[in-house]
Amino acid sequence: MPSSSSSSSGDLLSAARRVRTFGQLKQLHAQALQHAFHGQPNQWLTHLLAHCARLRAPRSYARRLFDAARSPDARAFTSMLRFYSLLGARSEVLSLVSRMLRHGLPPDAFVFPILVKNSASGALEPLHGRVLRLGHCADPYIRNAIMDAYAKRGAPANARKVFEEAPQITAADWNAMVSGYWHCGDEAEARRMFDAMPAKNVVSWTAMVTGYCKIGEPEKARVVFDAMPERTVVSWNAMLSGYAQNGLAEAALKLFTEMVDGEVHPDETTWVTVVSACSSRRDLRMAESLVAALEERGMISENPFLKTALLDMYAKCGALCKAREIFDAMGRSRNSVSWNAMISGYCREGDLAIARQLFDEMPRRNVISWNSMISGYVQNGQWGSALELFNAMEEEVKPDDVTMASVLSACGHLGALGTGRRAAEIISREKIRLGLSGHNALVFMHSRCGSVAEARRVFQEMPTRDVVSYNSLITGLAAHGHGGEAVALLRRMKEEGVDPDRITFLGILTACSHGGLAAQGREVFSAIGSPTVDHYACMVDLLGRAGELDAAAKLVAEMPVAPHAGVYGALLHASRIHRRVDLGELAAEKLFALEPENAGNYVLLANIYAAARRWEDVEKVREAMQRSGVRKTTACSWVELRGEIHRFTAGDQSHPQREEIYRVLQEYGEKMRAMGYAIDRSWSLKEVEEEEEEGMVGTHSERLAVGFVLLAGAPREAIRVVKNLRICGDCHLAIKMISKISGRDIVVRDTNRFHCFRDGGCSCGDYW
DNA sequence: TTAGGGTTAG
Repeated sequence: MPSSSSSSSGDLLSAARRVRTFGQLKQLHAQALQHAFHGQPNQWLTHLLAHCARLRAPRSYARRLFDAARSPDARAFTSMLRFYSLLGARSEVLSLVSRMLRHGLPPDAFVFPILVKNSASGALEPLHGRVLRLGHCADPYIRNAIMDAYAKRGAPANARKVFEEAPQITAADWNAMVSGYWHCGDEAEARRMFDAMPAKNVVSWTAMVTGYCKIGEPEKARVVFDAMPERTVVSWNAMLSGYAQNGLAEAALKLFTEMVDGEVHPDETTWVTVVSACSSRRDLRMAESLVAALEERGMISENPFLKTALLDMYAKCGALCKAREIFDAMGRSRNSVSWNAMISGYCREGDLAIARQLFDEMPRRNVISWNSMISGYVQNGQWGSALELFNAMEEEVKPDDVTMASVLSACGHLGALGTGRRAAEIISREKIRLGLSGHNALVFMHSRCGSVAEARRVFQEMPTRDVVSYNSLITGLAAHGHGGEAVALLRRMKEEGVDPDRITFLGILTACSHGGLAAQGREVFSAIGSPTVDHYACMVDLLGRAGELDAAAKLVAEMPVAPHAGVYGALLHASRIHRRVDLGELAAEKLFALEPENAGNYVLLANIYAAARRWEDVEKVREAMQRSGVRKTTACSWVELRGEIHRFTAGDQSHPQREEIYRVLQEYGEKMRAMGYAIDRSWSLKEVEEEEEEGMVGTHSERLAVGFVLLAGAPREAIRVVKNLRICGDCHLAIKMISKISGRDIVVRDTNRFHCFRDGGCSCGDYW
């Protein structure tokens, strides 16, 4: 730390070398200013500037120093160039080099490497030619920069040529080639180069460790690591981060212990890796002890990497306040990674409003910022918001595979097939390579939207499949009546060595239940090791639908786990279908206690009594419902039309197109009545309004949605030719016709079911 | 001042 009593220029200059933070640099600057720079302003400014890159000073500060120098010399230019190069500010680098030339300062051995690194891809070869003409290829710094640039731009052959034409080959040249080949993903050539090296040094070995980790082969990296004749802290760090990046956090932590036991001193990079490996454990106590260890060693520094890793660790352990403290204290050393870590922390905790506020305030957003926010919405069930944000994203950043996985998931949850298909188009147009989770999301989207054939096709074409892939397809098959195929898929996944999990069995049981496969369902159920309460609920549903109500009731009575509302709900539904008042009463009684706020249970029981013509009991249930103050929850429907999602709410009297919608509905309803169908009251605005005056929910969300679709372009003529009006109910039929005639896919989703209409066909499914 | 290591999204 510079002391204020220092007065001589030499003292202050040597103090600059010890400066560790930007704050200290500014302090030194102020002191020097007090002494009028000891009469040597240029020397001072250049000296201060030289430290800006290392201390990550703000761009404006560095620029001010540079501009204040009366006639910047080569050293000032080089410092400024190095600063811009570190920021990745390529155009500033290039314009500064032009300015140097105008000042009569041609690029030298310091400037050429920076220029090479920042040159545009087309400019590299001419630049290389110039370097050759000037004889600079004898300079190892320049030569290495050129080799590195060629390799990084995917031209390892050019790098090889430079290597072979070098007047004398140093270890650095060999190493540049080894890492160059790794950079191009050429394992074989990197290995050949490494084996051919006359004198390998620790850098060569470390490059091999890193290379194997980068291609996802940490085991091979470990073999190299174990064979190393000597290791530096960088070698350890390479192996540690290799484990961490391949998801082997435990192996990383174990290696860290070995490292400390072997008395290798961890540096800041080590700590960054270890802290991030700890984050994945979500273990706050361990996080705290790690911070204590850091404090004990005096390692809590201003290093933004370490700060961000700590921030992320706290955020992942659920200690958002601590994370925010670090974030706020970081001030201007915050970078996009810290912002992103903070945003995803809030998303993880469901604080979407704060996350969004940060997202909107963030100075420079990258694709990860967008992905964090979009997936935050998806994970919290705000699928519409996720799609809205995705639409806004396209103007700023290109989406990648992670983006598309979230978007497809949102489309699946919403039943938005059209949007999902457009997402699939974007993937192929932009040549986005989907990973496993992206493919899974695509299968999920098609499954949930009822396009089973496409779900099947994507599933077949996937390079690898995991339990999630199978579950997505099985669930889709289950919901759309392909029970037998779902059961066959269970066999296939076992053959492929993928273990089914509880979701798989839920899907299979649902498939059997919906597909009337009671015997197979029983067989599968008995094969589940320890069925959860959800599996029991499915099984009760299966038996109930199959009419085996006594077996269902027996299963409930003998369950080893406490039944939840889903179990009794299944029993109640079955009792309604098969008119079993006794079991219905039993199930309803339990349900009234388990979920007193659920109006549906009262309604079902009332219907069971009504079917048995026990009107007094019906009345009693209605009274009980009123006494307990239960109200039916507000139903919602979504319609996707021409790529837009339109949402409708039951009881919504303020829809802007309400009158027009009901005009169309009434027209349609009258035609249906004329054809002999019993259309209920809610097709005419007058009658809906009467119901609403009596305090009833007259406006049905699904009916509004249908009217909206009709209004949007139903060909009236089609309505008359429809014969079979009762397949799926009045509303379904209306939309089926529109879908058939217009060739459009239309998805209607209400709070309990989704309905997917394609080419005059319709698939319906419960969602869970 | 060149060759090897670091934080964020699913």
